[in-house]
Amino acid sequence: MCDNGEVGKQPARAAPLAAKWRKLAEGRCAEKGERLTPARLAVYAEMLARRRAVSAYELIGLLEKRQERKIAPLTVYRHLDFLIRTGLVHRLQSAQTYLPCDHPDHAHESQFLLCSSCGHVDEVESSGLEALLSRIADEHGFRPDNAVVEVKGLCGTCAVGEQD
Amino acid sequence: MCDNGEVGKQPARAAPLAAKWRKLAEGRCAEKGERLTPARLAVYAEMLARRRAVSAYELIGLLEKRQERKIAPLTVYRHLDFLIRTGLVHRLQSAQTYLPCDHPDHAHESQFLLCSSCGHVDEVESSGLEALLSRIADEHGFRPDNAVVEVKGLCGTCAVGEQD
DNA sequence: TCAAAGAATGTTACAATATAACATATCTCT
DNA sequence: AGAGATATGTTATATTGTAACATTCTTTGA
Repeated sequence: MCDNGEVGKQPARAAPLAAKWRKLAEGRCAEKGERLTPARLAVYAEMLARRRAVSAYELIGLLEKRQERKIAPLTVYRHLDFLIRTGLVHRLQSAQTYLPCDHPDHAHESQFLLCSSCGHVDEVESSGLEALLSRIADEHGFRPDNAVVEVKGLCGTCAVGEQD
Repeated sequence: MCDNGEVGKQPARAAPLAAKWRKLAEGRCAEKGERLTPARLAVYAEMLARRRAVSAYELIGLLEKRQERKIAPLTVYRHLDFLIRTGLVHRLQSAQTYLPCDHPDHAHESQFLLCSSCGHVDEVESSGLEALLSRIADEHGFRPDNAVVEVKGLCGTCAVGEQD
């Protein structure tokens, strides 16, 4: 009984990873012809254990603590590249942080609401917004590839405390 | 006759700055109670001389060449802060570059179309998009402050060469 | 089964982007 | 002129991200 529940073979110690997320990762890899290695899964699991935006170096620290060994930045950046390629993780451009995707069944792009007070990030989807962006691009003779939409402000909880 | 045309007193040598932009800068500073110093104006002029997105360090290089002296990064970052505060310059979050605002008479926020082939950035405005973003935020109980909208893709010119 | 090719990882060094801390200078207002 | 605020200078350092190359692992096909 030295198995920590839901995880299979992973390096040294890894954060527990719910079957839901593991299956999602497996599915995405199958689709894209990518390999789901233990090291990649460990990074993904670590991010899911937090469920908040983390910087790459913060993630390195978390993994080093968990695995009790040094990890080179490049290692984590490569795993992040993989996770972003497969759509499992998003990069928040305006904060230079990374966040596991919260829409397992999404085919669309995502938009983000970033709370500047508590740091919470809400991932939302709006097909209307995507359509409008597409139309705007078209009007300018521009062929869009992907869109970054990040709205900064106060989340509902933090906005309550403020006097407007 | 050692005056280089449109500029008044500015450090050593500065890029020429059309009256239009100088007036814009003066107006913005008056509105916001900011000071328009020669050093700040010189950075703004240098950016306008290019009219394209430049990285902070690229800008440092340009200024050093122009002024024939070393410039500390912090100096330029502070001037960029000022220019962004006053709305004269935008920061492109996804590219970590800076671009002079192309909409002198704007009260709205801006959105950007970034060509991944030639690097051209088109600054556009859509009140419809802003309204929609505002509505989306509202639906999530989120109080928006500002929105980053950056669409990556191919500009009209570059798209022509590509076979779809 | 084994070798070859491709993919992933490890290791070291370094590049690029941005800020901290503190001293000095300059401007504004009285 | 003096006080307070704003801007600039200087040095050092923090943070974020890559390059280059060796090694290991995985898949594939003879």
